[in-house]
Amino acid sequence: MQSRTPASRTGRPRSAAADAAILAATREGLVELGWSGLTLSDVAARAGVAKTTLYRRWSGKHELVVDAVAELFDELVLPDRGSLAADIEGVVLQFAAILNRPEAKCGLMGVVAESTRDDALRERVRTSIVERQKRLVLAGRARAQERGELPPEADPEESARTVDLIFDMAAGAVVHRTLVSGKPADEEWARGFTHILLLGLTTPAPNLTPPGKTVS
Amino acid sequence: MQSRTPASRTGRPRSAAADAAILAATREGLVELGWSGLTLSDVAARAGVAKTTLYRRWSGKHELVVDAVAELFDELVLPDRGSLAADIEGVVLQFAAILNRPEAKCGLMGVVAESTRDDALRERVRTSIVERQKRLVLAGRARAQERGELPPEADPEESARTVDLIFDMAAGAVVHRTLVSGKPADEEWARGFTHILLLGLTTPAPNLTPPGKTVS
Amino acid sequence: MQSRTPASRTGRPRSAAADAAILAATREGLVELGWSGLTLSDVAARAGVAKTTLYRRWSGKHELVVDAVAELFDELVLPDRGSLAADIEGVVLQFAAILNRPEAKCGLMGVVAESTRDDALRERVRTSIVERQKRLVLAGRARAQERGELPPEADPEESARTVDLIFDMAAGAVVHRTLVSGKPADEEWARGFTHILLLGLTTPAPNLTPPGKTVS
Amino acid sequence: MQSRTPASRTGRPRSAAADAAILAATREGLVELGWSGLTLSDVAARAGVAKTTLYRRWSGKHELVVDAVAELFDELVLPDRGSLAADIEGVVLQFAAILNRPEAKCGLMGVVAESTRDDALRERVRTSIVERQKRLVLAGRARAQERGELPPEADPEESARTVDLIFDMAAGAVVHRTLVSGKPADEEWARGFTHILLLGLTTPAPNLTPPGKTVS
DNA sequence: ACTTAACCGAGACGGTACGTCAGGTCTTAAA
DNA sequence: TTTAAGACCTGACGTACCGTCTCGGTTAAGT
Repeated sequence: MQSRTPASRTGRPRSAAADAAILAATREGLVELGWSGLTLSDVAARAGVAKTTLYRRWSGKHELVVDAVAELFDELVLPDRGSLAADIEGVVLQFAAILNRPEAKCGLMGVVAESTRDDALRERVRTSIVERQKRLVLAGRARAQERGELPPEADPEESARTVDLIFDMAAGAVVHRTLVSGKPADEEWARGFTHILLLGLTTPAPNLTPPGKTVS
Repeated sequence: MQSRTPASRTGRPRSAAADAAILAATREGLVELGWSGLTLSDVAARAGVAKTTLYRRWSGKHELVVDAVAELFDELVLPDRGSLAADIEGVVLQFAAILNRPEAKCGLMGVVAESTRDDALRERVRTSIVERQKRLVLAGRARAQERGELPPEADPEESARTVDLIFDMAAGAVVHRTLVSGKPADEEWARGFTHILLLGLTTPAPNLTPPGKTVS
Repeated sequence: MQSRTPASRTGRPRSAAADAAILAATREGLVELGWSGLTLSDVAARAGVAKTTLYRRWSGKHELVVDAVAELFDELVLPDRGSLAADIEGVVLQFAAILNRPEAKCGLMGVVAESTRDDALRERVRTSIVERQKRLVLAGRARAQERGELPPEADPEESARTVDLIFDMAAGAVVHRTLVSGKPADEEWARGFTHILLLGLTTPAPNLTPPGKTVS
Repeated sequence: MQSRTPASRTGRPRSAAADAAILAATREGLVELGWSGLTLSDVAARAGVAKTTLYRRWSGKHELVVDAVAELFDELVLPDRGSLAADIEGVVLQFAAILNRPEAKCGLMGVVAESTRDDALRERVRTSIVERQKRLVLAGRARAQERGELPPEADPEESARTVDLIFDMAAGAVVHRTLVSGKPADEEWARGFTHILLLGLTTPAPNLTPPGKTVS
């Protein structure tokens, strides 16, 4: 969240309740007004807080929304549904469900759009929202390895690359399906997606690529 | 582009040159100012055109940027690189190259962000930008079938679902890699992506895995 | 009215009906929209005429309204009510009646306001609207002289000055009463006004002005 | 000026200096650009103030100019020139001098023109500018009564009517002379005007001349 | 009847100001 | 020192009107 200067000892302390109220008001505003319609004046009014209070804690709309949205995605958990495929489907459906909430799609896409020209913001989005969800991929793989569905890691570097790839594919596909194609990422779709993803992960090395090009 | 009513026979005709100038100015503005920094006043000034002319043809920033960005993605072609895998890699890299251009990422994410609260806009984005690129998937599959890399279609409905799925996965993965993860979608990445995608497509595994069962 | 170039012999002649329609539409527009609300596009539409036609004949809103309003004041006539006082009262009431019509007050004050910074326009207002109403003062005086109520003119220069003064006093008082004070210039008021005006005109020379200052 | 709600105790108080700067800038703008050329953007820029500050205090151009012009006419004073006639001449010349200033004529006629379609505005013009100058008529009469030039009041209602009439005649005549006839309201003219006005006031002629009868 | 030139309607065009609104800073008094 | 309140500057918004222009098409006078 925002940088808290612990050096200040004197004076009136900041209201702790205000933070939560502001973030909730932000999400409420996103639901009703969308990203571009959201104004900090409105957030302040909703939270029963002065605009100054808000600017004292966040540097602007971007950062505020990042924090407000991040809390949403932290709800994701990895369910144990008995198999790797089912676990993947479960996470995908959870992710799709969150992305269906208006505050999530508005807020996320808004900050992503801004982050195309603001590296600091993109980094903040990545660390506050995206990167921390890789825990799901890691946990899923670990559980699959326990079950014997996947072999243990060999090359740690290669392993990290694969996690990134899977993450981009999963998150990207759900976002594109939901926000661009405008169709529901439902169970059937999740099954099809998981099918393709899993086969690629579990099949060692193909012969379809022309000679001279190995894949993994 | 905007709907042209051919019923108007009288009056001064609209300048054809203005359209091109405006769209080019829009892209230029996106490069320099980004989505949120782009103003229609600035576009008009760049294009040497009055603001009213702009509003006469487009209803606002959203629609204008959709048209301006759509022209970028129409540059995509399907190269014949000898195999399905190589073809996919080629298209993915082309797509990544376009998405690396600032006007493309700014503009695309900007309109997508807005479209989360505007169904008409999302439909416009879909038809003007996204949907027409499915031609690449269709052409790639046809060529692969000629080569014998893929079997001919059996169920047309299932086939359409697969095209959609592939498209969401490909477009989504590249976008997420480029814009969120912030890492380059380079040849190595494209190879990994293609590997996973292709195996899933070519392995005749059971498509209907019951929930809770393993896949491979 | 507008300058007509008689040098043009060939080609389609201007529609005579259009002029009248335009002036009528102008007055109609003044009634409904007022001076500042009046637009030439609206006038053109009301008159069933293209904007170009309008600009071909008048150079702008100012001149058009001058012509449109001038026609209103040309309705003034000098009634023969038997005495100078009654004649003055009659004309004053007529003038007040015209000035009560919204198109008259709107239009007149509008062009007068503009004319404070445009000498050519003020001259046009004076010659087209104001000056020609001095005929009423002249006719009234002539009739009073016939009746023997006023002596014949002695000094023609002095006479002209007096006509101007009376005119300014009469027109100014009615305008101020109607438009600024916002009270009706009714019969009682006209009687009071006429009383003061006439006494001053018919009394030869006062002694109230301090020595060394003669009035007439 | 604008109504100040003294109930507001909290928040940053309005800058008092801004008011004066804005009104001065308004007059400056009137001088250079005239009524129709005056824009609130320009006024704001001149006053070194944001447009919003301006709109926060005045509802529009009309009200702003009323206040700006009102200050001009508050400069009028009643000089003691020894006799009623001389006093009247003095005030008339002062009024003419103010009306000769471009900001005064532009502004006054502009708001009067607008007020022909806006009763609230006319009332504002009347109370803020016109009505308060009746003090001059009242003071002049009182002084003349002290001198014995005029008898004391008999009927207070009749007295008020006379004040109104004198005021309409004086103000109207000067305005018409200056702005419509376009000739200077100089000493000679003022003498002539005063002559007529005073005779009417001091001659105890029958006030109720039946219509159709001669006066003198 | 046939030029021919000015006329006409429609409406696009480059400008400019409008009045509103959001962003972000500041100045108060109170807590 | 923080807080609520709200005034402040900046700058874009989308609209409206101005006066000009460019079309296709019309209408008389002069041949």
